[in-house]
Amino acid sequence: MRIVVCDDHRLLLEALGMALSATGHEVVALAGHPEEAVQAVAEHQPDVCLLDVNFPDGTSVAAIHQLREASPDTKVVMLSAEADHAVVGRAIAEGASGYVGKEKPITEIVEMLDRAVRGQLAVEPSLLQRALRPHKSSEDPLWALQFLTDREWQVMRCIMEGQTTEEMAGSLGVQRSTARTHVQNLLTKLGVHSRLQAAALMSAHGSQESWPVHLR
Amino acid sequence: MRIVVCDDHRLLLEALGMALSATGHEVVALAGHPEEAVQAVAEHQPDVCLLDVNFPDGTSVAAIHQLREASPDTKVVMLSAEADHAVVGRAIAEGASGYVGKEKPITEIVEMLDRAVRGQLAVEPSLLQRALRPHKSSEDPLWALQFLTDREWQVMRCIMEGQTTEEMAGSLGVQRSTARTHVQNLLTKLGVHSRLQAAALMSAHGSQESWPVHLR
DNA sequence: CCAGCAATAGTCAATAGGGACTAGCCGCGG
DNA sequence: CCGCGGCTAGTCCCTATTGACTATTGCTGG
Repeated sequence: MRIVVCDDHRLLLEALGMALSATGHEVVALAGHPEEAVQAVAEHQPDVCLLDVNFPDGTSVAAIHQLREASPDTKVVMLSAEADHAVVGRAIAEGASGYVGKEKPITEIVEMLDRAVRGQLAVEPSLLQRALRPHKSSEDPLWALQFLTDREWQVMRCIMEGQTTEEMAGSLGVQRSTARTHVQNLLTKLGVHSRLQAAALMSAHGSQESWPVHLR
Repeated sequence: MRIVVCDDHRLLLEALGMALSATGHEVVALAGHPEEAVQAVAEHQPDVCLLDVNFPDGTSVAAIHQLREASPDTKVVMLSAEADHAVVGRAIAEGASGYVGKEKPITEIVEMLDRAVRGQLAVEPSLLQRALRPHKSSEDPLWALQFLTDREWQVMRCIMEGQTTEEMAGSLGVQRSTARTHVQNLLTKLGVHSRLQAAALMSAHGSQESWPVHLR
């Protein structure tokens, strides 16, 4: 297997390189950032790219697209510190072939990479199950996040910063009544009854991955 | 150097073991949990213990104490994914000898371990500076967190969950007016003007480490 | 070109939240 | 035994927030 590895922790990156080489695979490039990974994948057309999901701003999920564009035959396997089923679903939806936790021994990671290269979905069954469940019950408040408009995401940011309606109006450059309307729509879409609950929702379940890529 | 390494990501743990061995040091034990680390340190009395700060509930910081009890001559170096100066300060205060980021190359990590063993403080100067600054300026809103009472921390939890005054009164088993008073005192102590700001403060700066140990 | 949606702005009524107080009760240290 | 601090509870007054609306503008896909 020819592999490109991408992780922002250099230590882990080097370690993965060593460990994968030790199992008889060819690590063709190490990338410290998704952009580097895209370049490396475009250049080397590897069998698989192991990509850390832990980049800020949801960059990682966005990178999947670019990687698949750069080399359609390269499978993308996400590497994550936590088993976050919301992210799993999103990653798979975006075109990733697998998702493996950092807490797994190296042997299992290799096995997952192997499965991905063979065209199988490399996700733990239990995790996959949880990732698919919410799609059926559209009652999940997080599902609603998808339907927020750009403006509403900006409003969400203001809410998370604890701004009042006035401050929000100021930073968005609109009348307070407009800010109010956006807040109102936001609350309605999320199915909550106060900005505090919206903030709680985001800080509890909303990892960086929940945020749209183009809005920081 | 005789080393014990502790991290909950087995991958990183194994990788660290390999990398440190490759640099000519003796890794006497790998631990997946602070408890294991304490045991291993007690048994092997190593020169240094490399400990991930990323354990939930502030377990890591608490573990420093136990490690130093188990083997007073063993230096403890924290390993972290983020450069969080609040945690640095806390870790050093609890008896750690160093703090190094996972994004550093392995060579630098080894160097830091070496410094720690030689009795020096192994922290990046820039990080150390930021870690020490807040102690002087008591204007830091986070400083105020220290002075919250247990009840107020419970109230804080309710706020973070987006509860209204009524709900809060219900879950605390008191009158709404009492809950109100607690909220009021909380806001005053933190120097903010709304619960939303209090929540923002916590979710922005308040890592798990900010939370008192005995309250989860 | 029209329908639909996002963004803008506004109104009215009702409720929740915040500021500034007072006050009783209880345990703990001096 | 007294005072202090924390937990409890309450009041008055004002502002902020919310719910439920309507309405205009501008862009976009069919």
